[in-house]
Amino acid sequence: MASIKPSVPKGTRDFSPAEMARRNFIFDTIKSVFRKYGYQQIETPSMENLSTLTGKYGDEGDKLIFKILNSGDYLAKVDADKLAFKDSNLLISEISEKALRYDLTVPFARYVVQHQNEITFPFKRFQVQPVWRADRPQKGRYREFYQCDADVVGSDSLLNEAEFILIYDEALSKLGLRDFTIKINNRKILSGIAQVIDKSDNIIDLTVAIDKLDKIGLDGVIAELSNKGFTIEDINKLKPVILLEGSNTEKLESLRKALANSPIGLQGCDELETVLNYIKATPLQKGLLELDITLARGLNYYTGAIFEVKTNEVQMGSIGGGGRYDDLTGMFGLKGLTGAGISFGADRIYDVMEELDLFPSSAVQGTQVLICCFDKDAESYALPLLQRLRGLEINTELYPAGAKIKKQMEYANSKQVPYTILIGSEEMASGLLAFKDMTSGLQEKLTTGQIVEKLSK
RNA sequence: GUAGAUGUAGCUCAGUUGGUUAGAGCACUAGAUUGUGGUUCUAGGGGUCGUGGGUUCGAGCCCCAUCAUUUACCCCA
Repeated sequence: MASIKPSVPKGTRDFSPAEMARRNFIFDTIKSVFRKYGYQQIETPSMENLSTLTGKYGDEGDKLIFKILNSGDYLAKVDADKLAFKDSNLLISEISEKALRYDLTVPFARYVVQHQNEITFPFKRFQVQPVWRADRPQKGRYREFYQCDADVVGSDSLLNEAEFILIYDEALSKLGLRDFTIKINNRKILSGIAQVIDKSDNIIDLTVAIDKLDKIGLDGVIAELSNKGFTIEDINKLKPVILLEGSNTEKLESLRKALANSPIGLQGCDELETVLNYIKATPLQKGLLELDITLARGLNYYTGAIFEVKTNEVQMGSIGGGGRYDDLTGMFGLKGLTGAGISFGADRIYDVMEELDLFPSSAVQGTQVLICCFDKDAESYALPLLQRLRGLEINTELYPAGAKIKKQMEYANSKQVPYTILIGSEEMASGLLAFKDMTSGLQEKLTTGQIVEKLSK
């Protein structure tokens, strides 16, 4: 029989026990911080109606949505003329009505609208689930990856924004990251800048271009802007704003001057200042808070504050992002409900921690004791001890009798079990069991009581 | 969608201007050790050199195609 070469789809991965232990360490840390700030967990389905997702992420984003083919003979119902065109875009709505979720924010907005009568506002929820993007994989970019989102809807207070900064700082510091920057900006400031140079229609091109400043440099940005139809005068007006230097307050001051003729821009400055003032009262642990005017973020639905987190210790794209969206639920028929949220990119955080060797050994909680038996009698003899240790919350295994002791010890060794207990006829006769410390190799004869005492320390 | 790089043992990789039977380390199996892992020593299994075609007396190596993986761009966590 021909066998197929085992493999997983591009951009997806298996997770081994060791990897899962470390991944859970990340998830548990982030979840505990979310809970501490009053967020409650929900889950939504892996797939959504395609119509729920399309149009929320911009043209580029829509292309990256994984569509699910309809069941059955999905081509049979399609109009023959449409089929003849061979235009996939035309056909998609006919042959696919479901898609894998692209992020957690849009499904959450759908959830809020659908369950509005059961929800008490402000509603603070967190969600840790995989999302899928039909992207071309590369370093730090997968087609299936986990996001850890915390969002609040029904509160326009800027205290929420300030708390998001604290959550980022606390969670990432707890994970052991030592040097990371939480960048903050405000879409209203970007709108203001566009307004000042009278290019409000081109705000997307504008933001996409200046977002690349640290990657392609000033000249690159200028080249891209002129490509998109911005004049020399426009660019000259933009330059001082893009190249703002100094502390956050200094930048804010200069911005106020530059945006003096834009009410919306000034409002963005006010919002930012409020958030910064909140944070002044509570110093951050390891994070640096930086007002970054070039921060744009691709998602279309942001309207107020926007966040992005970057580690400064290794080369990696952003490890988190978020912002305020004033009308995401409006698309599902619930107007006037503002929301704001952040996301942690767990897989990228994993890659960063792996590269920096930041996982504590305690992240792996495997078997602590393996009981090895020489024969069936010893196996029965061991059962009460086995359950006694488990009752003390000590992870304990009993190797089924029959295998050579050598085999059993090898098993313990490869699983890095720190202690083994050996039971044979000698031990059963004396009541003194062979208790072995696998790290030092030392072995002593102890009663079950002594063993329990030693292990429950 | 655009451009580059790489495909040789389960894994990481050597393999000379094309020349006998394609190697190493790790991993695996067995033994040295009939009541003991990790260290050491010995032996062993495992390869249609991604696939298809071409050049040649002869191809892992050169040429073409194709598939896969990967990096960068676009965009994004």
